[in-house]
Amino acid sequence: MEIGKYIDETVSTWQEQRPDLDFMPMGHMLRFHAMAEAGIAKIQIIAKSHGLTVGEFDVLATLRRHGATSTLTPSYIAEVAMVSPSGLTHRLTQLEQSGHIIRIADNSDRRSSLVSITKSGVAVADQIIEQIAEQSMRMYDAIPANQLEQFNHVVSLLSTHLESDVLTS
Amino acid sequence: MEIGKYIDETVSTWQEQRPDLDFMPMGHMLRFHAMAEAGIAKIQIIAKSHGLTVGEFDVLATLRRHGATSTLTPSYIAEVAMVSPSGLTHRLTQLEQSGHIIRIADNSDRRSSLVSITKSGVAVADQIIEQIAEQSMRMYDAIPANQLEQFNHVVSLLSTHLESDVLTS
DNA sequence: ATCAAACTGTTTGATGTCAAACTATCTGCC
DNA sequence: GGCAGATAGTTTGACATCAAACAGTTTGAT
Repeated sequence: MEIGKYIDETVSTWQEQRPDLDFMPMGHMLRFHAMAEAGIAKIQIIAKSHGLTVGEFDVLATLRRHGATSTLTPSYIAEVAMVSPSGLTHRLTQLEQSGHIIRIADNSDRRSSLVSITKSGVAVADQIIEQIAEQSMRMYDAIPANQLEQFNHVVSLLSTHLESDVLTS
Repeated sequence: MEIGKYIDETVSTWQEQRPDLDFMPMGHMLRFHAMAEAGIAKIQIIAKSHGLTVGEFDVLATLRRHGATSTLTPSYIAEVAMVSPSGLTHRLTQLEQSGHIIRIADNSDRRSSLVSITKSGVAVADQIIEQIAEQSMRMYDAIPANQLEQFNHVVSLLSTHLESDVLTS
């Protein structure tokens, strides 16, 4: 699979057809997208080998990184994992069936409930995040050490800028 | 929406829980993903204002950038647009109903067919790509001009590297 | 104290996608 | 020339997701 080649070709054919426009920034976005997709594809493989979808891992990871015995509400998880309430219900149901979380009734507010990560949930989340951290480190093999800091800086700039840009458009 | 804040928090809470791992590269990937998603969200808005989904635009754009009167086979479109045959069938059906493409029987191979972009298809694709090119240019507002070239270079390196990495894992 | 409005999580219905099965057609080998 | 296998596109079935409708609960204003 030569994704980079497809991107180059997309940009160059567009540039041919519409020489009045500049497709370089679009090319950058396409590359960001391709890189992110490639990363997700890897996470998908890792998660699948532990019986989880990426979405389910996302929820489990949210719980895990809040502590090895963390208990959160579905609302909070939905917010920080940026998933719809309905999507979250489904993920929680799956995770509960796998034994990685349990749902506990909240006696102080009976509309609400609490989601608690189990020992097996912690174990699986830890194994997966270890593999992800290890895999993603390899990304830096491509970047000369003396350019890493500046790259980091530019990515931060971009990400902040795009965020505000999204808001205002 | 402070996506960047969510990413910072994700990385820092993980770092707290697992100080033995390095989450910086994962943070970069999360940022790439967030930037790409933000870009797609914008394209979605633009495409929707012309009555298309992003996937439909993707197909229409593939036709358009091959020429204003281009005629391609579904197989070819599916390959370069990286969509499954079944997904493509659906998109083509939608685009045909909107009058942006027509399906023509291929007399030399009756299994196959040809997809041709119509005048309205060209018009819509051009309008959308103009808006995308204009919007994406704003991305560069965030990058100091003297750093743009090096950034470009690093992104190319990364994208090439990740591609080969995906292959070999 | 009551009741309207807000909130929490689930259910329902629709969408877009893919993998796999399927139909029709073509190609190449014998 | 005929048949096995490859190929092109569609159909089917499953899945993950979201928006909107929903039911139960809490809050706050009067």
